[in-house]
Amino acid sequence: MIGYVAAKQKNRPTYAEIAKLAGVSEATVSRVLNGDTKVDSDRVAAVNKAVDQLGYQKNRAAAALASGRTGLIAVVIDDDLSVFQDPFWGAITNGISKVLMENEMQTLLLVAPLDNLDSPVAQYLQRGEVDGAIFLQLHKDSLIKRLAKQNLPLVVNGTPHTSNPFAYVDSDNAGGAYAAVEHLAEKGFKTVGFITGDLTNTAAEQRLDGYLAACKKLGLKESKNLVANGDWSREAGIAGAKKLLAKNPDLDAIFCSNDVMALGAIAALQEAGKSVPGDVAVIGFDDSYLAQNSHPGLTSVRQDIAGLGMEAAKMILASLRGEKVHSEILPCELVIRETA
Amino acid sequence: MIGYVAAKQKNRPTYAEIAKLAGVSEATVSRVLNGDTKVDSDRVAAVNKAVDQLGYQKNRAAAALASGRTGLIAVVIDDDLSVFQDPFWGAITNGISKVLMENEMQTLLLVAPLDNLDSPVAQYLQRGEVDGAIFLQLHKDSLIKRLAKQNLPLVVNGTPHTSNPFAYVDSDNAGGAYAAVEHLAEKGFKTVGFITGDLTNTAAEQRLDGYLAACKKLGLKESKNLVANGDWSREAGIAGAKKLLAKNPDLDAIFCSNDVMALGAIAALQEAGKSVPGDVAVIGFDDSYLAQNSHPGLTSVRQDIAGLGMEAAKMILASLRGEKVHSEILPCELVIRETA
DNA sequence: CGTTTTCGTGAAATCGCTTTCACGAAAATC
DNA sequence: GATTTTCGTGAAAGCGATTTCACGAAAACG
Repeated sequence: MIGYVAAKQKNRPTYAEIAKLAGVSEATVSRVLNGDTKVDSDRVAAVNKAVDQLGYQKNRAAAALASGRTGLIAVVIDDDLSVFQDPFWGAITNGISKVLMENEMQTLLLVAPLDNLDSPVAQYLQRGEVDGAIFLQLHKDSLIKRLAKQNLPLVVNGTPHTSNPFAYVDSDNAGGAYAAVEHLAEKGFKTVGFITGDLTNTAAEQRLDGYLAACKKLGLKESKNLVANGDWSREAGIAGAKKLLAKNPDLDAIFCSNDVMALGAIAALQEAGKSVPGDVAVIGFDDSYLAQNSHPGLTSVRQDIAGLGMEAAKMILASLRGEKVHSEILPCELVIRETA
Repeated sequence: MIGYVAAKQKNRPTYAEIAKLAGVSEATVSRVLNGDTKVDSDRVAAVNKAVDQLGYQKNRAAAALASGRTGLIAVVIDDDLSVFQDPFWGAITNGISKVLMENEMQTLLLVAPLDNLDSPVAQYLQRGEVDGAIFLQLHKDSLIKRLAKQNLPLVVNGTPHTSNPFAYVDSDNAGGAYAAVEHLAEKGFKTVGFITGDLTNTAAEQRLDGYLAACKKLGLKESKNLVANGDWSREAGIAGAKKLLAKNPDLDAIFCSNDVMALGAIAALQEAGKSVPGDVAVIGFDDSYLAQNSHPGLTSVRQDIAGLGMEAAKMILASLRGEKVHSEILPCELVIRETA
């Protein structure tokens, strides 16, 4: 897409006009507009006045060319399949965008397959066309590692498997799971089953850890039979609930790694003649639209998704300022509805 | 956020090097790289070879400054409240991004309140920092009208209330509604109730129109008592179903303007001792996660959301090329599950 | 065959901002 | 009071493309 003609802009003011009107040099205009402290306060005032008067707005392309800073932060989303169907991506991107915009930075959306280290997106990032990048997925992290080595400020969403040279943001999955089980314990449930997510995923791992820790700490029944392996799907929820029921006659609650599985589990329980929460309580994870609109209302663990985005953006900004950034773990909150 | 230092880039090749290596002028390099046809084929080959050899990648900031084209298309989302919680935004943005990227354009995300005509976002758009904009909401269209007057290429998502100077993309809401009612008619249902969305919204209007047209054309019962006014919420679905039941003893199906209300209606029907679809069939609209994960599976009208995004992007590109673009209406598809 | 068009090409001017550098004045040092 | 530092400032040189303009060669014309 090249060769089109840009809509002509009315002749917008430039530094030249501001400089003339304020009676200073263009260099000083630049200093004032970029917050350089070493400018006489009278001159600062004069420049600001001229800027207001002329309704000046900086030309970002020119600034980018001269400074090498684009003012752009890429939000990179690996476009394998259902990406972006999930409201998670929208919510986190929203959080990112909000913080960046407040800081005069812009959000560039990069949705593309990242499998290839030499894909257009990969090249683009390496080329310095953005000042930093936030990765919303990190299946393949070879690209990320490479970019990190090139000193491109980077933040990743989700805990990586191994220690890594980049900072990340994540929800306190273990803590959220713990809180869910704790709620069940407080309500008097003794035999709490758990349906895992896809355990190759660190979030699924952490939720399992939280569940196990809670059972131990709170004196609930502990048993391998109380854990069913799932993969986030409704079918896994159904199968998991059936298995848990079969192996644990005294089962009185099921905690699922996400809402979809929880709804599947509820369906299976009802199919088996169990009432929810009368016979078996159920808790999900994510507090998605599904949980909010299910009937009976699904108790679920809510992540602060927009918060993750905002933190990620703040970390990028700090990184740009040259500060050392450390990873952030955000707390989850249990949203209590009818199923537990 | 100003004053940070950009990660220094290894000295990337420029036109100067390409020109030297290819034995042509920089002007010719530019011509070749921008697809100017009037260049000797030998020279074109020489330039391309040099480009490959040097691994040249264009500096977008420099190009933007010189040409006045930024290569950026803004996706503008009015950030009032729950925006972006809805997977709709993610899906449509994904579609936009895909098409733009294929055309070497980039997607700039602008999430901000648009109430104020002089808000930063509004100014930004007027300033020519993007080559075009796609609006995903158009409550207040005074801004859009103003931008259109300034010849900023523009596409809007959703049918506007009045005729407008800009092109839009939308789903065939009326057609989708018609198809749903037609399906009910084919299955032998005679008395089909309808729960509207918020009728200040054109999509809600069009769905109602489709329902009414289908009832008339297909010989189904027509009555004011068969239409309940809703507002997209679960509560509206519940209230609507109760009202329809009360006023129509022979009611055998309910078509709802969205899935959330459909699920509410189902809950109300079951509460009233009616089985779904045994006693009353139900169809929703959107084919959302809710429909896909509900139990029993909710029959629903699916919009091609990513398609809307792709069309919008194509229209912007056409507009950039100077072509006259016309609005696009995309067909909907009925996804049949268990409730009808 | 002389004259006018058309074509492809390169030199050079921009685009608007940032940043280095040098310089004089003021402040700090001894 | 002489000398060294520090400060604020403006001139000017980029940043890396695009685009106008003029020019010679080739093609078309009469």
